[in-house]
Amino acid sequence: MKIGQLADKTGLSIQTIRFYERKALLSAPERTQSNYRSYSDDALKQLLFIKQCRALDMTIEEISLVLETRANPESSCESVNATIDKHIDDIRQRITELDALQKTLVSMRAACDDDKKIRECGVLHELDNIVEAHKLSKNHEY
Amino acid sequence: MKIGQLADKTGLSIQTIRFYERKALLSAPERTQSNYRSYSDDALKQLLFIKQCRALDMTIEEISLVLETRANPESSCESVNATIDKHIDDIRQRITELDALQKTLVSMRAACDDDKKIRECGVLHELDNIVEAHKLSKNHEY
DNA sequence: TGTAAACTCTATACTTGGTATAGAGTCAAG
DNA sequence: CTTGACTCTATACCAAGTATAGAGTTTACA
Repeated sequence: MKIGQLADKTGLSIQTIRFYERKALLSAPERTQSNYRSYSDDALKQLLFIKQCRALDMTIEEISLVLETRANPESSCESVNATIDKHIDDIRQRITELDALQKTLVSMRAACDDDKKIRECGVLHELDNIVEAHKLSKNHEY
Repeated sequence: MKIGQLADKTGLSIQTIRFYERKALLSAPERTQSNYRSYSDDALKQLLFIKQCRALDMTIEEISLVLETRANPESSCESVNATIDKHIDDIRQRITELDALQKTLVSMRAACDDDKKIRECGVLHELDNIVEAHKLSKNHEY
């Protein structure tokens, strides 16, 4: 199978497939006489696995670790589980951050309706307030 | 004020300040005879404003737009509000995505405890299942 | 006054996960 | 035999910085 077919079957772009090869997520395939990459079904499986991991927002490094561990069936899957645990925690943390951000933005946005002049814009005033607050605290310091 | 002091006062790194200058978020300051950047208090204010926007996860481009709009006090603040609205929506969407991801990961993780061999790892089996499902659907197609 | 530490300058490379391009070679159909 | 579709490598680009080298400047202290 040539790279274009593999791209069609996986839904990944040709460049992405070559990129994964450079990152050693996918081992370099055989080449035809004319130097075209020639893939087996194993490569397809591997790429789908990688795609699934990426859909879970795992980094290339995390995927690399999982693939490496997966390669020897007798080893413990502890590191795979640790990777997933850390990943879950990272996402939990990110959600918390974004929730807080969202609240701030929504309350900021509530301070302005649409047809004001810049001078009167509630949103900009909110942003400036924080700057002013900072300056005041700095004045205390100096 | 030299760049180091400005960095201290804003909590930004020197490189970041120079980076914002290159990106035209911060106008190029006066230079001393020895070519050192020399900043006014306005630059401090501007940087704090930018920092605040970044803390709200706004992109440089978004901040650029807001700063530009802010520069003429008689214009309408509609575009500022539109920027914030879109940003709020982006974040809402990202939170939704991450929530779904989180659920998938947690349920996947529940399929394995820590001291299994790779062969038996529930997490890896979950990941493979999705690959298998894909292959089956492909088999129908061809 | 000398010198060493601390500061600043520019330019460049690196990060992540790809995407996009140029310029060359290859293959299949008409 | 040529046109179009495909592939190859190498390189540059994106965001939002961070890190470095190598040079020049200023400040503190003896």
